[in-house]
Amino acid sequence: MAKPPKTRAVETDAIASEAAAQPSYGALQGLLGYQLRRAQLRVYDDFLRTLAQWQMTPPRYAALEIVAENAQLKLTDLANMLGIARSGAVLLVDTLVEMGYMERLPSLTDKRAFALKMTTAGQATLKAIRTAVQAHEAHITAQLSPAERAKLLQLIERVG
Amino acid sequence: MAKPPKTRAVETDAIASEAAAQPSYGALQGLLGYQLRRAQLRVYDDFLRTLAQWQMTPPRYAALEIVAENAQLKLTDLANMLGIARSGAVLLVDTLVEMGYMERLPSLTDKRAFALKMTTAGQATLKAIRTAVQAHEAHITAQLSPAERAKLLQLIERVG
DNA sequence: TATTGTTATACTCTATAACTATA
DNA sequence: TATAGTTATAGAGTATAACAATA
Repeated sequence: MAKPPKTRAVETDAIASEAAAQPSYGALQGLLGYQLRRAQLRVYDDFLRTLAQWQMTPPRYAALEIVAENAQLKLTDLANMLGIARSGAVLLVDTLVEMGYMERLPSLTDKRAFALKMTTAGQATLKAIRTAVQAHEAHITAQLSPAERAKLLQLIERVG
Repeated sequence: MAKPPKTRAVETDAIASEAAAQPSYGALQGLLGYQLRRAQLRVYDDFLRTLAQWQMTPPRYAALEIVAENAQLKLTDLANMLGIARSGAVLLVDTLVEMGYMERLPSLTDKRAFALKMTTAGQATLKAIRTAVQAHEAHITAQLSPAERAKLLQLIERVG
């Protein structure tokens, strides 16, 4: 599908997995912020593993869904929806264009702007990616009942 | 307390906050991974804001709690408990030593290793920081009842 | 031989700021 | 004057890999 941007290889010296004798995390255990962060790292890892064959990362995937969902989206709109700076959105879109997922079409109403659009191939691949994302979601919620998953989703949206 | 390492200033061009006409996040809305990520960003922001006067970040705070909790902790143990590489732990400890929170004492049992220890001033400051962290927790859970907060914590730990 | 802390180096992500071409 | 996209640059975070001292 195109030039594969990097995701990172895991090698030798890296992260070990054993800890101290009887290590204690003290006050951290009961902190929502801390547990949220640890969970996010676990989830991120599983996402990368599950979607490795598409070189997909969470921000890339979010950008694809947003562009697929919103016709005539400007790059600045995408940046705002993702909560990142425009300069970052440029790089993200560059990558996704290189990968063949989307393209920059001239905006119908503003000669300064582009209208972001999924390519035909990108739309097709997104379908496969969505299946993988569902598998990913299944992995990370494997220890939760459907009701618990729904409850969790509802509670998380009220955090922050 | 010491040389203040950077956290970052927010200036002009940065992130805008408006979005497209009637923007849709499509499939993202229902994804636990996505909502977890968004929540984590909100929480991270509030943490930085609430603990700005101590130049504290979540990883720095986690390191402080872990060192305060575990006597004779080696740098390698800290790295493992934080889930980062040893080289990263060196930089983190460098920062916290510069800030006057902790010190590297010779290990009693291994001439290669250090025993990380909170300084007296560090211990005292950590108490104030803990109070601020509790305020931070209160902010981010303001829309949850105590029971809901407990439920959320319990569910999050089962994710991933 | 393996491990501890360190350093050198590199890569990702994201930011600020300045520029250009439009509006 | 303000906005859209871009580019240059920089900083934080974290990784791999190699090294000296010690186990």
